[in-house]
Amino acid sequence: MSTASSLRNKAGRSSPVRDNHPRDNSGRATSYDVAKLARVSQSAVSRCFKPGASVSKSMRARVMKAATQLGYQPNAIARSLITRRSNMVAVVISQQTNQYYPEVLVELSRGFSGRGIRVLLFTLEHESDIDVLLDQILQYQVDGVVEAARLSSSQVEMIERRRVPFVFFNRTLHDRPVNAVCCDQSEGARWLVKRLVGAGHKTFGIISGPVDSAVSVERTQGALDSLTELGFKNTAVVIGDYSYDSGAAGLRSLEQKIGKLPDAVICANDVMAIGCMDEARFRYGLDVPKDISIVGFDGVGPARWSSYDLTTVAQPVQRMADAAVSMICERIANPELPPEKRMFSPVMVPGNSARLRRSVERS
Amino acid sequence: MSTASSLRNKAGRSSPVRDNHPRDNSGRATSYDVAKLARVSQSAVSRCFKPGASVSKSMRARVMKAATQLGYQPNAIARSLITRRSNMVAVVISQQTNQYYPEVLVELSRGFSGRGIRVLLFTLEHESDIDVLLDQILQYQVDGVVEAARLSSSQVEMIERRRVPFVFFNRTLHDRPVNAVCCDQSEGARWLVKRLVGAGHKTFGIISGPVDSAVSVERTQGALDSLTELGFKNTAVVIGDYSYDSGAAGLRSLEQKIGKLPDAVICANDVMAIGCMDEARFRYGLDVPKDISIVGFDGVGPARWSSYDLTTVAQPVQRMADAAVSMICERIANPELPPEKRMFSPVMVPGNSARLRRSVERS
DNA sequence: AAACCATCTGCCTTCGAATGCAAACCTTCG
DNA sequence: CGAAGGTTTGCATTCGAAGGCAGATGGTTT
Repeated sequence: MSTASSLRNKAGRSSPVRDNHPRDNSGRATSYDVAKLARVSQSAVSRCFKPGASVSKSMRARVMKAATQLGYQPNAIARSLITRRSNMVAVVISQQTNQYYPEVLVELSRGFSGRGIRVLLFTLEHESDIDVLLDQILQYQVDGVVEAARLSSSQVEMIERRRVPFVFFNRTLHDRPVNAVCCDQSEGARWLVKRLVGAGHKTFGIISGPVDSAVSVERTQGALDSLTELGFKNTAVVIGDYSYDSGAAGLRSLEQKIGKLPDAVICANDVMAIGCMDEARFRYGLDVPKDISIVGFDGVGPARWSSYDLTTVAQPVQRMADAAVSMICERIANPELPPEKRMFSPVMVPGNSARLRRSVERS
Repeated sequence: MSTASSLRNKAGRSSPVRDNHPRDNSGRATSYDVAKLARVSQSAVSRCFKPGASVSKSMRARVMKAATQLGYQPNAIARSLITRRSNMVAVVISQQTNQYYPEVLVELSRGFSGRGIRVLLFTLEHESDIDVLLDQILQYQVDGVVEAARLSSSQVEMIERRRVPFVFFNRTLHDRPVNAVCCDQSEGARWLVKRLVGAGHKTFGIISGPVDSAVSVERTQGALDSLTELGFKNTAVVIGDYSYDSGAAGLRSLEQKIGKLPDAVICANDVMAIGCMDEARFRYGLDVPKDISIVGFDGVGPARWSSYDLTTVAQPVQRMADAAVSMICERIANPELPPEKRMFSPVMVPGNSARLRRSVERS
């Protein structure tokens, strides 16, 4: 009797009707249901599902049997409320990022789930949506945020005020200390430019990505800076949108702008470089790389296809994702850790879409 | 005084210390904090954040001011607990799906977020992980599940017992009624085969996907059946893994198996078809489609690139994602809706990687 | 047999927001 | 002025699990 009446104090006081209806049956069972069936207290059930709790063998057996019988699974929502840990991290990713690096998301998800954490996905359509999104992210009480999209300084402040660990992926803020995992785009740009110049190219053209893409700006600016350093000023730049078509269109625009085709085209990503190559071959009837050199950035799958064999600089996406995961997890465990920026070097892929100087001494 | 003491009964009875410390400041504020600052009840705060609730203008103004001041955001976890709606749906997706259709995930996310629902991501590495995963999915109390991965009948039963609406994406179960959004792969296969045969091809080879891929089986079997119907028996089949390399390797295997290269190769996806094309061109020195016809399935971006211009059947991914979203949402609103299967026709893309019969009468 | 310790177990409160109910407050009108 | 009606508001309970505390149980020591 003491056991029975102790099940659910409310059941004791309020009308017994509540106690009768067996939770809609088949609907989800709660720890109280399991407790009742196993004739133990709700706390006992809770403890049985907590690894390392103090529970006798016989009790655990009884509870587990009842739990299986009812198909009981602990309610993570209720648990989150009391433990203040949702075991979810938000990943904010743009259509673009996912299109060109579908593995980013998968790697992040893999890394987090290995640590018992799930990814709550926030996809960005328009950059302006981020404000509403941010509120929502915080409402869901995520334990951390991976931000593969732009964020203003004030928005960062908002997250920081809430003490939610977060990491930028492939972007950063320079005016304040934040966690960030990046790939050194300008290092890649320098490598490309140096080898192109070394091979004797004289006129260059650049097809950038969207102006609001941080990565594109770094790549484009890095290339321009390197060119300037080496004496090539006023290099023509046209703006693309990372798509195949815009790579093709970019080549035509460059021809117009310069008055002829450049010797070498530096594209802010591989897909545009591929579009550019196809345009050079099929529309201009050129041989790549004999007649024109075309290089890209990213190291995506198609860059390795025989038809292209692109000269590019690849990002170590998997290692970057791993880094982001562990940075977040460390900061969930210890919120006091200071911000950290981790910069990875790109991997140079010589390929065969550009004439390069044979070898390059260490800069 | 009545207001003050009514804030949180616990504050009244237990030690006043709890009431004093202002919730760690800067940490997240609760509706009680807002209530206290605005000198109203917690219920009032709750109502101010519920659209359509009965609240006077003056109260709403005061509450909103206090909320802004404290940076209050309602706790979605707590809300979910009481409303029994988490506003999250699980999307189970395999590495593979996301690799070849990154837009599936984005489209699903877009569709759901338009209805105030967020995507909780579950990525599959090994198919066997699904058991553990399923438990976890249910623990998170998601309002629905989109399953872009295989699931056994018993696993389906488990979800159904919990009364969680779910939809299969591009797969289905034939032995029980379930919700599913599919693309008619065999219709696509039939179209391809018919036109290839019509154009006079005599020997065929098939490069299938992984044997455990439902989509691959449908495509491969569909092609085999159509071929048999038209009098071509014992078509050679080799097994690939959907990758570029396996498409290339597949062509070599077919040559070995048949003793010569087939007139036409049907690949279970576009990426293998592309690998196969590159192999035919660069290793065998063939002209595609003059010397050999190569076709694929999917209609992914690269299939449209000038270097390939693949003959393929495309899946209307966006429409399929929309369908999945609305099927889930309808069933969240009304769990009694009977299961439904929605089958989309693929879009035929003639391309230029195969010699096809000019036109085809309606079958 | 008493004293002591370790191990289990149950009681009760807690997390933060939603909501049925009733009390309080306004309007309006007879 | 008071009754009737509608509108605001607060009270108290609820969702489901976690965990501090204390009581119960069992075993060991003196």
